[in-house]
Amino acid sequence: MYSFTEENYLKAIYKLQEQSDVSINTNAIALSIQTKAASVTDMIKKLSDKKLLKYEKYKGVELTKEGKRVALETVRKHRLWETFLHSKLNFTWDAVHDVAEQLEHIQSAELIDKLDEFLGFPTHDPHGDPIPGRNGEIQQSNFILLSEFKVGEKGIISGVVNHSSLFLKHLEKNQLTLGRKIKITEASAFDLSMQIVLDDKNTQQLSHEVARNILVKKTK
Amino acid sequence: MYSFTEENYLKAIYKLQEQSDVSINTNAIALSIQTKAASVTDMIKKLSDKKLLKYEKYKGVELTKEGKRVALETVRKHRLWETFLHSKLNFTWDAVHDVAEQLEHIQSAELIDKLDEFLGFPTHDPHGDPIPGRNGEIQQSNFILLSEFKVGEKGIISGVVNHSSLFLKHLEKNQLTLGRKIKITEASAFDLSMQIVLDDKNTQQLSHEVARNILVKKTK
DNA sequence: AATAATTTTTAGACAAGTCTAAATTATTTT
DNA sequence: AAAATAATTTAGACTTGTCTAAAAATTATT
Ligand SMILES: [Mn+2]
Ligand SMILES: [Mn+2]
Ligand SMILES: [Mn+2]
Ligand SMILES: [Mn+2]
Repeated sequence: MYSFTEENYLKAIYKLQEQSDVSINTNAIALSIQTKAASVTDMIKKLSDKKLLKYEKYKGVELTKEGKRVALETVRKHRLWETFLHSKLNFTWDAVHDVAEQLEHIQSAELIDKLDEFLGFPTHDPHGDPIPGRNGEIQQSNFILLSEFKVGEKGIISGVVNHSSLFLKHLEKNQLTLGRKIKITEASAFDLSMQIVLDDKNTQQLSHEVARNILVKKTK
Repeated sequence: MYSFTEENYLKAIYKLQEQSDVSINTNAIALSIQTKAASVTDMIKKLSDKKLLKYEKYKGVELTKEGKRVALETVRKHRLWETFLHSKLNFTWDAVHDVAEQLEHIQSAELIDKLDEFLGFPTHDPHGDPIPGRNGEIQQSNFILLSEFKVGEKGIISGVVNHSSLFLKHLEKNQLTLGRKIKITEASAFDLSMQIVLDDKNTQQLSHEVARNILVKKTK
């Protein structure tokens, strides 16, 4: 249907749009997709011709309904594959993304439906990101940044903001993985670091930099 | 490493070489890969420059060691994916090939090793074809054409010669699937058709056309 | 409002892969 | 051995996607 490259552009634009909500400019796309602004302009024209986005010279772009549909489908495929790699093939959560970047472009509706079923219709990927449904429905999760938590509050680690391999490996090493129960025991007004207890036993000190990249589902 | 297209050419040449053993000519490749002879000549030159095959103008091609290595790796990936699709995702055996044609080009050694392990190191794909090992070792199977069997002989259905969807669906419908026990009860000298018994109960009449496309492992 | 700085687009080129039509080379037939 | 036929290669063009350098438009600064 749509090419490897087209899917990547649409996905990148979708993610930028998700964050900022205004129309997306050329440089932002170039940065996110690791290419040059001139290449982006070229591709944008083609996608506009195909009615996948609305483009006005010098004004940036906005996805059409169909463009958004393709983007969401690609995100769905990406996250389902990440889930497969992690939960079935035992890839670590920092290794799944690169392979999923390739797998997300395999063209087969049957494959994705069957993979979804095989995985038990997961709702979130190994990083806690929601997996869009067949029709692009994406369930809004009420996760809160750990850095927003107050002393005494509790929750379950449910996602990450930073997806870099370096950060994910750091979390893994400190057992700060999805599903872990976490409770804030101290918070420093000076450097915004926190003391936490994991699963009611393991006490740790977290820097603000770490805390502001962890998403937690609040519990009582 | 090597592109989608390069892998496809190498795989196609490998399969032709496997069958005929002489050097492979342009038209045969064009036919097998569904392209034009002129395109084949272009690509052959590139593969020759990269030392993946030996090419003499007007004389055909032969894979080098490295060319064969890449071909076998691609075959390995293809057959492992087919096995995954069939045994884990419940694809029918006539539907796996097309999707595997895409999946075989995913670049990740870790992925293939882990998939292999996840599948329990299978030795044969859903069509009975052997799966090359990590180092390209391919185990020679001693399957015999059903059409060669004599009355009274027994065996286990273990593979197919014809891989077309039409043929595979026909076999499926008649329960002539891999692993089934089969015994020849009659053979017609006139049209070479056979009467067989499946799993000691189901009696069927098979045309020569069907029998000569089924591979059976002989048992006593 | 004019100038400077930044962003975006255009112009022109390149790589991979494919194609048609024409030219070569090899093989078969006479 | 020449002529006819078949196979293969070359020439030149096209598509997708990318890039650099230069031009044009927009935004920020004075
Ligand atoms: Mn990812
Ligand atoms: Mn993810
Ligand atoms: Mn196949
Ligand atoms: Mn197969």
